[in-house]
Amino acid sequence: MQTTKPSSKMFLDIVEELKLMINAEGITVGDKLPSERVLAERLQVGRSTIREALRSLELLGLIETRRGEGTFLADFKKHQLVEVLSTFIMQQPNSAVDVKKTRVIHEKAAIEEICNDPVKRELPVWQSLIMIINDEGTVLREDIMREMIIATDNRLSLKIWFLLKQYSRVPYGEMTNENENGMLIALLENMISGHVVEAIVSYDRWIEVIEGEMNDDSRVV
Amino acid sequence: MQTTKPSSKMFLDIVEELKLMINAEGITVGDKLPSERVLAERLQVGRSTIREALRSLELLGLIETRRGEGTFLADFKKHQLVEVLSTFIMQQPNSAVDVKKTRVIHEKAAIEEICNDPVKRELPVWQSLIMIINDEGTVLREDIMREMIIATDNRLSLKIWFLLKQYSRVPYGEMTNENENGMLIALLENMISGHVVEAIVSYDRWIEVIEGEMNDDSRVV
DNA sequence: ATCGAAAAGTGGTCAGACCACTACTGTTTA
DNA sequence: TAAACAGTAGTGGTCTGACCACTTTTCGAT
Repeated sequence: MQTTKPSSKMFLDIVEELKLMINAEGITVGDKLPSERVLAERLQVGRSTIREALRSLELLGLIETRRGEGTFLADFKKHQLVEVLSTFIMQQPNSAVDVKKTRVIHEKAAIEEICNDPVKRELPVWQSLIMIINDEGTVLREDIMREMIIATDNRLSLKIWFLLKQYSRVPYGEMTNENENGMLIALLENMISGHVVEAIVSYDRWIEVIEGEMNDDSRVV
Repeated sequence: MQTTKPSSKMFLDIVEELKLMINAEGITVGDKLPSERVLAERLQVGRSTIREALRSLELLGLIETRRGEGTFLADFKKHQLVEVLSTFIMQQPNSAVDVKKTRVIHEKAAIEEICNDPVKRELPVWQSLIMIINDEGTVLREDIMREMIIATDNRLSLKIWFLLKQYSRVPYGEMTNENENGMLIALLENMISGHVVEAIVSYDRWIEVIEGEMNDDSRVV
């Protein structure tokens, strides 16, 4: 049974065994894994060792445990890759600048992808956003960017962006004001028209404005 | 002591407590953490619960344990995290696509940033790469992209890219062959000259080629 | 002062015992 | 017959105490 030589870290071997078992038995997303006691019996180790391996995988979001029910292979949507990254990446010096740059990378990439894809350009959500801005005079800032990232249909990028947004000092949680609405309309319309360069320019202007505003605020504080 | 309400997942609370403790006591990379028995005493939980939390952090590469010595805050150069996650994540149909798209986003962003920054364009590393390709006829694929990301001076993007690279099926771990060297030279020279569009085109061609080659390989297998 | 053996400290693992919760099963009841 | 109920088996969650293997420290003999 023991195909892999036991290392000094038994629980790591268990993780490997579990991966093999999942593949061998065709366990897929949502399926139930054998119970801890069964696994301990089958792999000939103590239950606590099994638990250490399972808890590791749970922290990564690879499995999901429900008391009284069992342990289940988790859906990718629940994978904690990004969250995990954040815990040990974010609190480094210089990270504020990096976080902003990286957030912008993802936002611009979304804008460009939409501009270059007729189908995504014609999504009704853009017209809706324009109407909301015109009718109500304001909209939640982050709603706009989020819709753009969502439109790219890239869950991973969305997750990364969401996390970066939280760590950013950018005031996305606020409503837009008169000054920026024009730029946003320009951004949206350029995007709808597929004018990449102009859309990016509008975006840059908008970011510049709301970050300038943020700096004014922080000066007061 | 218990500032956070106990959830149904005690070991997750312990992970949080540990993070707080690490920050509060100024424990930095390489420092020793309190022993498992001390932690159990201090947090008023069983040692097995402490261990489940520690094992989770160990699987992430956040801590390092040495039998007989203790538990230490690790430098996260250990990305065993990736090996674990990748096998689980890659089973999901769409995630592979997302990973690739996101990796490309970061790579193109790096190319564009270098193109638009005279200082970064004139870094000696690009000439070195061109010389290596010309003289030795080959170079490690990932070296090129890594140097580009490094040049952007964005550690966060570099870390994300590094992880994505390992998740990707792109054969970056191999040496370049005759076919692609021309495209790489074109990419580098366009970049040095600041020709954004042309550089991106060269990049797209290169990626297309090495991914095509990869598909051929898998067909053989 | 040096060397070496004993002791203390630490992570690694196991077994067994409860607890809290869920799901199943069989009986009772309307 | 069908619904409601209670009991039971199964599951994850946690704790305790006991070893083991290993490293560091301590301290006595030389």
